[in-house]
Amino acid sequence: MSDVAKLAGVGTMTVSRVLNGNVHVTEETRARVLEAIAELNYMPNEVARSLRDQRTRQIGIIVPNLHDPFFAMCAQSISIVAKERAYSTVITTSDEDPATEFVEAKRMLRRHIEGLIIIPAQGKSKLRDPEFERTPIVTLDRPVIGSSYDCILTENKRGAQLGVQHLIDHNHRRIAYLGLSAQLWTMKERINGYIAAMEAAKLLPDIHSVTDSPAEMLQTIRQLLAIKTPPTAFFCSNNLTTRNALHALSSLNIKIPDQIAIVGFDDFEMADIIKPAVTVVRQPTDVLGRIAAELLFSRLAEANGIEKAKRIVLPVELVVRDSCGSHGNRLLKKTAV
Amino acid sequence: MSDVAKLAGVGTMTVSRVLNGNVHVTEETRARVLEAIAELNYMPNEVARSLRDQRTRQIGIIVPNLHDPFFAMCAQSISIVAKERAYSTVITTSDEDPATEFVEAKRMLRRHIEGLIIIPAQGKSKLRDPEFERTPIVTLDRPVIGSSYDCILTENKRGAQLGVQHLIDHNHRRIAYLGLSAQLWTMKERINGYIAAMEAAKLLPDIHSVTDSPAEMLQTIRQLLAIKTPPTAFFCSNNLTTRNALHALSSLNIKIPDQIAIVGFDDFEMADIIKPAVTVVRQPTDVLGRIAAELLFSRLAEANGIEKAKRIVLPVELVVRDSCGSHGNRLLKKTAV
DNA sequence: CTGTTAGCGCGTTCAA
DNA sequence: TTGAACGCGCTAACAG
Repeated sequence: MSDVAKLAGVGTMTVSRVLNGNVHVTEETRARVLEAIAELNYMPNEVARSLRDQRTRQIGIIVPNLHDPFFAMCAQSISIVAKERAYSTVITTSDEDPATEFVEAKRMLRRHIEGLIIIPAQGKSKLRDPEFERTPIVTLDRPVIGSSYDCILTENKRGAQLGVQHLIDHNHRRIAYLGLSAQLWTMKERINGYIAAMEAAKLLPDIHSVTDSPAEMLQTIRQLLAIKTPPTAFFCSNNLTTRNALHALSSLNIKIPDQIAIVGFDDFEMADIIKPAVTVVRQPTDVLGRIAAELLFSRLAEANGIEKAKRIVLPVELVVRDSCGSHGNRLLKKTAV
Repeated sequence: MSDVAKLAGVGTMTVSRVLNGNVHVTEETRARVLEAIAELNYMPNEVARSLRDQRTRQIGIIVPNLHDPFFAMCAQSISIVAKERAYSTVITTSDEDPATEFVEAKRMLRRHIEGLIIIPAQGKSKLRDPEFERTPIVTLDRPVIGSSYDCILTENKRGAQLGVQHLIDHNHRRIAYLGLSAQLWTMKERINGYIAAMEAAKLLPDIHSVTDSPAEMLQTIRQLLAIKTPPTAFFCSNNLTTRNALHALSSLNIKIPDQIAIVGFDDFEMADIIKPAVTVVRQPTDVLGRIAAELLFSRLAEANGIEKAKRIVLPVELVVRDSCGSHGNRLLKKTAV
C-alpha cells in the first residue's frame, strides 16, 4: 500500500480512503491513486484488514463428509448465501468423528471465523467447551444435545411416520425398519416415528440397525427373509440404507414391489430412474442450508443481544412412486388399493 | 497473549516460545505459562500469525458446484490432504461461470491463500490476469488453455474410445453421441474419442449436444428414435447426460439393452443398482483430488524454483455391466450377439 | 534462558 | 481534504 501511496505522491491513508470510499477525496488525487493501484496491480491485504477490524469475513462449515450428496448440498447452499454477503467459507469434514470435529472447530476458532455451521458428528459432542461460547454456532440436521446452539432440523419423526403409514395403508403388516446405528440422533428420531406408526396400527416393530457396509446389509436381509413369516416391506431410514437395501435385494433377485415393498427416508438423484422408482420421504435439502446460513448471519448482525437459541424444524413430504405396490407401474395401469 | 504473560509473570515472548516450543524454556516458567494459558483458555490468533509470517496456511478450492458428486468428491479429497498438513481449505463455487470464478479467485488472493486448486468454469477463463501469477495454481479435470498452470486430467479421449469401441464390439453400428455443450473441454475431448472410434470402424459419427435439462433430453431422444434407421446405442458423455438419458428412455418405455444399448462416461453411485446396471467408463475420482492437492503442496514447498508446469493424466477404465446387451441380463440367461 | 524492539498491512484517531 | 502516529496479535532479531 505504501508503494501505491509513494507512486501517487500521497499518504497511505489517502489510498485507504479511496479504497473504502467513505471519506471525500479530491477527484484529482483520487484519480492518481487509482492509476497507481492499477499500475502496480495492488490488492488490499485481507489478512491485515481482518487483524485490524477484528472481523475476518469468514464463516466455517463442518460436515461429516462431502461425498454424501445431502451434506454436499447443505455446504453448497450455505456457501451461496455467504457469497452473496461477500463472506468466504472455510469448509472441512469431521469424518463423523467428534474428536476430529473438535480439532477442526478449534482450528477455525483460532482463525477467528465469525460464525460456524456444523452438522454434528455422531457420538458425544466435544463442542461444549467454553471456547465455543463466544462464536455463534448453528447446528444443522442434528442437534448437539444439551447445547444452546441454534439448530435447523427436519421432521424426522413425522417423516418416518408418514413413510411407514404409507406402507400400512398398502396393507403391509410386517414392516421391518432398516437403518444405521441408533446412536445417530436422526436415526433415533426416525425409529421413534416408525414405532409410533406401528403401534398406532397395533403392529409389532421390527428394528434392524446395520453399518454402512453393503455386505452386512445383504447378510441382514437374507436372514430377515429366511424366517417363516418374513417382512413384506422395508422402511429404510436414510439414503445409504436404501441404496444398500436395493443392492442386496437386487443381488438376491427379489422383486420390488411384488415380493418386498420399500420406502426410503431422504430422496436421491436416481430414485425415479430405478425400476421401480422408489417412494421416499423427501427433506428440503437445499432450504436447510440456506436457512442455517441466514440464521447465522442474523446472529452476526445482532448488536450483542443474547437472544435465546432457536430451533427450526422444516417439513418433509412423502413422494409416492412405484416401490410400494398398489400403484403398480405408473406407465401401465393403476390399481386402486 | 499479554494477559497470559502478565498472569504468568513473564514477557509475551516467553509465551510465544512455549507455544511454538522451538526454544528452550525453563520447566518451571513453562509450567506457569501453560497454567495461565489454561486458566484464561487462551488461543493463539491465527490471523495475527498469518500477517506476521506471511503464511496463512490456507488453500483455496473453486469448483463449478458441489451438488455434482464428482466435484464434491474432488473437494473432499483435497480437503483431506489439507487437513493432514494442518491447512484449512476455503471452498467456493463458480456456478460454471468464469466471471464468478474470477471474482472468487481474487477474493481468495486478497485473503492470501497460499495456493489454489480450480476446476475451471466453462468458457473463456479470466484467470490469466497477472495477479494470478504469484500464487501456485493447480487446475483439475479441465485445463485453462494457454495457461501455465499445473493440470490434473483424466483420459477423456481414450475413455470415450474405450466406451464406444465396447459398443462397436457388440455389433452396434449406429451409435449416437449424447453430451453437454461442446464448449466444455472435457466434452470436446470425449467427442474426439467418440469420433476416433467411429472412424476407425468406418462408421458415421452422430453427435448431439444438449443442455442439462431432462425435458430437452427427452425431446432429443424422441426425435432420434423417430427416424427410419434410428441408433441402436447411445454413448453418454457424462453422468448427468447418462441420468437424463436413462430418465427419458424410462419414460418412453424403451428397454435397455434390447432396444437401446448404453455406455456412460463417469461412474455413479447407483449405476449398478439400476436395472439393467449401466456399463460405464470410470474415472479415478478420489485420486484426482488427492494428486492435485499433493502437487500443490509440493509447489508450496519448492524453494522458489519455477519448475515448469506439469500435466498429469490419470487412466480410466471400462466397467462392464449389463446395459450393452451381449451380456444379457446377468440374472437370467445369456444370449450371444 | 528471557525480555525489548520492531514491523507485518491496514484503518481509527487526532492534527494540520 | 490530507497526513502522522498508533495499535490490532504475533514473532524474528537482537540484547541482556
